Amino acid sequence: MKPTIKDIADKAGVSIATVSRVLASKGDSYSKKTGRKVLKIAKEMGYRKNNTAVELVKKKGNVIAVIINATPTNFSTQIIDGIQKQANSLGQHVIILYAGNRSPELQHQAILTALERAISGILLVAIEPDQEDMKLLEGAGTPFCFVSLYLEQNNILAVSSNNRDVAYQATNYLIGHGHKKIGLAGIDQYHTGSQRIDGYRLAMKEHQLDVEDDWIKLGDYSYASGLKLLGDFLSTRVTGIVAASDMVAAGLLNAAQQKGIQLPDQLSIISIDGTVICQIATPALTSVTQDFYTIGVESVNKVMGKKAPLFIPTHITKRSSVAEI
Amino acid sequence: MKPTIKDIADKAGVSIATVSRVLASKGDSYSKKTGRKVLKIAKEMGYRKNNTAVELVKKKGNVIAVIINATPTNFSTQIIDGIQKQANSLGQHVIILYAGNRSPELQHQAILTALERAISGILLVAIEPDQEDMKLLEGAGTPFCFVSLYLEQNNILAVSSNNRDVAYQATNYLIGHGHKKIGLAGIDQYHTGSQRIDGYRLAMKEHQLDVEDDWIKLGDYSYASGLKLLGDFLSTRVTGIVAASDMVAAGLLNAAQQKGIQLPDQLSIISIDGTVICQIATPALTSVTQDFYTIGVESVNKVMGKKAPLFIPTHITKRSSVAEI
DNA sequence: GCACTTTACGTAAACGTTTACAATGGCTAT
DNA sequence: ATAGCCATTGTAAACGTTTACGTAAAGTGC
Repeated sequence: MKPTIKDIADKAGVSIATVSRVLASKGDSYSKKTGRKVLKIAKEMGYRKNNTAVELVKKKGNVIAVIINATPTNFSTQIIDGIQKQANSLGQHVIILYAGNRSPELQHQAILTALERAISGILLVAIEPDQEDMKLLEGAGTPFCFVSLYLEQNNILAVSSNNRDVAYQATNYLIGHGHKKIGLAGIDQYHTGSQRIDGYRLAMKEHQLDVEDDWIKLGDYSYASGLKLLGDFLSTRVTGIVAASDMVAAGLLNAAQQKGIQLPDQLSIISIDGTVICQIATPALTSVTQDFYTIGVESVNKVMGKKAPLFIPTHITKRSSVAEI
Repeated sequence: MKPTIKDIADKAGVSIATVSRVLASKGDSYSKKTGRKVLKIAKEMGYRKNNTAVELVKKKGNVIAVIINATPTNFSTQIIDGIQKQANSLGQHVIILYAGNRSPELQHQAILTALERAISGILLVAIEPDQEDMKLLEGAGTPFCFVSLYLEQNNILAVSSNNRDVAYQATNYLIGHGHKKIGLAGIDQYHTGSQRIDGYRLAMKEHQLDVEDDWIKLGDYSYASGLKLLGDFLSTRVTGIVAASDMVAAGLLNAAQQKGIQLPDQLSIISIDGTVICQIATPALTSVTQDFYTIGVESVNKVMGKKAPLFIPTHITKRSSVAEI
């Protein structure tokens, strides 16, 4: 049996209250002598705090729950890195609940699991909530914050890149390189996707460029998506494509090369994300680069009630996948 | 205030024991009528079980803790996918504790966090334990299992690919294509690394090929590692390299291309892992492909006390990065 | 040496469940 | 009618902590 504070108390000849005080380092509420004795015995017995009991009585954990989708892109690592660092410096632990592959059911499950324990906040990374999820979250009284995704409601916490702006920047970059027929590939049909469509359309409109319906192709941000979508663009005569993620861009690129299309001369691609994938691909992918680490850091701040921005700035990283026309 | 079973009991005019029995669906220990009434009221009040309390009394959670390193390779997603699926089917939840970037301190922290709550098992994904970690784990009485890494002690649970065999296969593949001067790039200096060195040396020895010391280069499985290591190989005249991970392979490959070295004609690379990175790279990387999903599934089985193999089979996926000499 | 404050510690309640055991009442078999 | 049994429900202890409150002893100022 694992030792409890009661065991320590018995051995030390003090009450459990004193042991508790010592172990919680409650400043000056016990004598140095008692402190030393208790600490020594605790160590001898290999005592380890039972956090379950602590949480039960405190009704507040020191744990931030992060719910992530297994998005087929690889930026989550950076976000979690930021979350972890900042959580640590605020004395919080991090647990990650995995919501499967955009499965609404597993997603719901994950939120329930989070709510079923004493938690200081919930971070939803790239999670599109459905009606039921929202009801659950709002009814629970636990702070929650969307990460790398935002709804258009300002009473709901979120930290993300500005999707409208990201797509606007990407599209403008292509326009600046002389492209007039520009596609948008791989976005989803929910918030992020439609925000990016807005930015894309805005850039096109500002330059009096028409947008044809089949220049916008939905997908799921995955490599497979990109691979598939290139074929769909063949008939459209676009000269440049804004890819919804590095993975989509890589898919487009490789499919193009298989078809003998020269990159970037016959087709330019600009990617959104800017992870290491951009360097691995050949030619290296020019990207709108998101600062995922900072997104992670600020999301912790926000969910813990500190001041934090909604939008984290992005920038364009020039590589070799966009040609001047 | 969140409603508790006591609130439900009051409203329903029954005792908390009955409510508990109904909510836990304890078969036939209550009447259908009471069951319906309690369930209805619970729903009305938006009751949600407090798992903290449950765990405290049961002293056993239904949670598997997964500790992962932010390995700069991307296979963890697949492992976790497998873990998640199998855990689900065994009625277990999964929480993931992030051990930072091979930081011994954070790693220790993560193990402590896991042990501080009632948990059914600990899965350590690609974690190299140090002395202290092992003492902690062994002393805790909680089952634990290494995943995608194994020590050479058969009383310690693990599920992994056979590293010796993986390196042996990879090396043999290059030898089979006529290579005689073969490097090994990016392995670590711990268990996995030395197991792979063994396999590599064995294959070379079986074909009466000498191994020069500077054909083996240590690294950390990252893209940056690969990028850097290519330079170190320049003076060695190896014609083929076994890369310790897809990321290392991608780094080697891109560095080579920057130096104007033709792949695969002037340099062949075979990668270990076989994730999507192999397809993204150009030329596509031939790999020893690991079955990460199954590794995840079986690690859950093992840590839950079911029968499960130590080694999960691998296979070679032929792509375009190895040339015949 | 008195009143008062401070220090150090103990007592016991509380957190929200589960569950062993007891109690009740109705039913069955004789 | 009686004993016995079963189904259903209640009572209360237990899980391992924290903490409000109380109290005894020691210290302080006069």
